[in-house]
Amino acid sequence: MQLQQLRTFREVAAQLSFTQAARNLHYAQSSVTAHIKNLEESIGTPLFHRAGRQVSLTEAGARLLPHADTIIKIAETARRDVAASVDPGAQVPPHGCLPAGHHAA
Amino acid sequence: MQLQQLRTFREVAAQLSFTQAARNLHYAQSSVTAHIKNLEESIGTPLFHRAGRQVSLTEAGARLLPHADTIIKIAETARRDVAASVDPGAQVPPHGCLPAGHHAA
DNA sequence: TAAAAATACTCCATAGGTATTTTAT
DNA sequence: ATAAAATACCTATGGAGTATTTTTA
Repeated sequence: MQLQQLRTFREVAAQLSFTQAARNLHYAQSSVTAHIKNLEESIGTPLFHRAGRQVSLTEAGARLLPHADTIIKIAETARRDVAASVDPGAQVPPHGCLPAGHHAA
Repeated sequence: MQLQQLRTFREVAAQLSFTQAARNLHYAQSSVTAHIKNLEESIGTPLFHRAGRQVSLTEAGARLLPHADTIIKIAETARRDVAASVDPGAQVPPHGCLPAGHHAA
């Protein structure tokens, strides 16, 4: 399970289309297929039903989706939060548990 | 930023030792160094102070740590949750499609 | 037939390892 | 001298792309 795979999974679930997800994420369609395939293998169960061109979430996929969404959002938050410790001009709520002024050069 | 890097980061932060983290995670020491290096590059700032053999978190590292922990825990939860939909003990038909609107986020 | 997913394949970036060097204790 | 992190180097894996095939609406 990788963050990138989860992002792709979320987009496919949102679009219910591998091709459209690929366009939105600026991937080749086959790369999206590979992401989902690898994610399914790592998790051990299919995440989408592919009935021809009809794509829908399996129950496993539906269960995964909110978790994927949360993980991705936290990762984004983490990035911003960490950036705030480097970016002097950032308006971040002081999590104030650290001695200031320890920027590594 | 990758889940595996976050797991390594969390272990190094817990041990304050690259070598011990490598042992615990069954990695080579150089792989742990690489994980942290790549994570630092992807995030854009150092996560540890390396004063000789003395390892300590930077402020950025300290900010990242709780997020990393949460992300890893959710990923584990996601795995279990999805597995429950495959497990015969789950109250769901193995072949069943998911009825629309069935899932609560 | 058109549109979309899967597959085959190629290329190359990188993850992980071993061995070595550097550095501070 | 020792212990630990960094670095150099090598290899194998797999990630991403293009092109093609399969499938079905």
